[in-house]
Amino acid sequence: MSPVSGRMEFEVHTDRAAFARAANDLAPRLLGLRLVRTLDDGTRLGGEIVEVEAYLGAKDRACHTFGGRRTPRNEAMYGPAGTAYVYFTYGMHHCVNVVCGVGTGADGGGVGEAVLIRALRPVEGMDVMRRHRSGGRRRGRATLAEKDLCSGPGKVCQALGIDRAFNGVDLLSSPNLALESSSTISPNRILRDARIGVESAGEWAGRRLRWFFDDCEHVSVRRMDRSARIVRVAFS
DNA sequence: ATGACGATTTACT
DNA sequence: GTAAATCGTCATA
Repeated sequence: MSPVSGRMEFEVHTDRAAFARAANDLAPRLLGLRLVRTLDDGTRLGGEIVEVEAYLGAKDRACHTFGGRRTPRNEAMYGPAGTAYVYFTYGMHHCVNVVCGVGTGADGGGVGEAVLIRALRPVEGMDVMRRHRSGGRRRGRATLAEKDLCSGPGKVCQALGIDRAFNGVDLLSSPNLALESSSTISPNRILRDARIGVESAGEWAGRRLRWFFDDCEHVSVRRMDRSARIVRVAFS
């Protein structure tokens, strides 16, 4: 799987071995895949992944499993590749990750690595997602722009209705939350720079472990600084 | 038991 | 740009 080849290599959504990679290896491969939440009534909510961050486990000071920490909260990070890790933060927001790591297949022990889904280009169920993002109200506030629906990790979970009930679910077999290959991937250059919100992680704060589509209005932060640069051209 | 701290978002100056 | 909102988690005692 060359990181520069065509879109077929991105059909990793049902192949667990394809997720058993280091987080910094898997992260850019998730760009362009579709994250889909299916409600009980069959309604599909989701969009194309346009921004991700890699969290590299015990050695990574910004990672919840830094130093090998293993607590009830981060237990899902030690699950098999393809597990969802959903956590609650700042007293009000949820964030969703894809657990990964070399050797973390169905029978492999977890290593505490994951990829954070930071933003989506909304594609399905936009009316419902907009309602979720507006506090359940249909009116009473200006209509949210499409670019404000999923342009951040907390927004993604609020729009798709992802909360701690999804922590630990298997993204490769769950009927409610899945990663799917998209047939409508937009051609985009991929930029890479430092992760967001990890300033206190010392030297790990500056590591360029965030990948996102260039010139995409659905990304949370278009560009942090001039260090962001093109790492490859996708789907062209 | 207590307190400091968030892998954030929003509103406001 | 800055600040408030808001609470579960975890290290410390």
